[in-house]
Amino acid sequence: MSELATNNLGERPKALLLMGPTASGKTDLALALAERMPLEIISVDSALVYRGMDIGSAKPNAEELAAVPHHLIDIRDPAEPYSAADFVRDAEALAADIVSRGKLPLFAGGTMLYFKALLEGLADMPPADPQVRAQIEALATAEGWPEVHRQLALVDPESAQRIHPNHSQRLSRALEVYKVSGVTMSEWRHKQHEQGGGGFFDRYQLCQLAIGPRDRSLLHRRIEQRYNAMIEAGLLEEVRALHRRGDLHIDLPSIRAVGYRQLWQHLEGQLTLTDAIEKAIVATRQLAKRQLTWLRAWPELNWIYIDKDDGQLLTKAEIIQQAMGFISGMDI
RNA sequence: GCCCGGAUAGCUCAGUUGGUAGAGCAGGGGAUUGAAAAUCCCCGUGUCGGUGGUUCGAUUCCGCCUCCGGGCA
Repeated sequence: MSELATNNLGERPKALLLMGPTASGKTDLALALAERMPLEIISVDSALVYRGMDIGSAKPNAEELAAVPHHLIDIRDPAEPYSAADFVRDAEALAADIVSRGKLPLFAGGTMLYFKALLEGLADMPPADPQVRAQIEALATAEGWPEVHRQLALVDPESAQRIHPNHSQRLSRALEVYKVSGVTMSEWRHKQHEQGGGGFFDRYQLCQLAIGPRDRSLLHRRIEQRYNAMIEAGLLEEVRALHRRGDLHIDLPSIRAVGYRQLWQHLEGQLTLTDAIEKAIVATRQLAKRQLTWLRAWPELNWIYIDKDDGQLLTKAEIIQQAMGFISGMDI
């Protein structure tokens, strides 16, 4: 292996990205790569940030976390929000630090909006404003989301055209940005693009890896097995501990996470345990589907398929070999 | 054994006063700029259990059969 040429002036620092749907084997591959290269792992996962949410988020275990430096895991209490903008800020700082220490950052995870924000940058818009958000929510409750859409169209027709009249979250955010800053979301975005994006893509030499099966049903089987294993490993107790705190609720991003939300509803008496487990598995399949939608349109991806045409699974060694093949192309 | 009720999409069911059928869920496709494991949009042909009969025409009405519930013996 040649030395890391990261600090040379005139040459971009290198970074690895490893993405894939849930239950595709990202964690195992990331750890295996870390045995072969001097790298540190930056988690790209909106659920792994929360402390006390270990089993259901498929967080790497203590030994795995100890074996390789990991970042952006257990950095928030479940009551605290974390956002794509928080992630980009944290990830930028971490990557710069890792590079300055002569190591290679490996971004690994399944939160595709975070990857996109990292690569392309975010506009310099104001952060969420709970009061304005509550105002808009009240308007929507009284008049319906299409009315919010109509109001947005008056001030920011461009955003209104991009956003469906029923799409509460994006509508709310677009109107919020205008109310808070007096500048429309589309203006913020135009400004960002005039200034050249600002993302990782233009400043780092990247190798983007994706891992997953050709055959979706394989992923479905793994998701079901894994969730049942989580239940056996005590996931219900983990959720019960969160529920007992008394300050957490179903509207928090943490508690809404797949596999947690359904058990939460069971603890609130809204679902039987059997139904909650079934719904959690379904929600996880749907998450995987959405992740694959991102990946299908993703530019510059090196795909590692974990199953062959005949359905045979690749061995761990074969997966690592393929990944190393792609990585060697960037001359590390 | 007898009586009653079912049998329609992968699942739960609606419906057709006789002109071959549609919801929810599942599943599939798409979107995605401070909630993203979130949120939103689009996609519904299936021997209408089998078989005979009535009818121009039966998934629908009638007979028989099979299976599944429930009840009575």
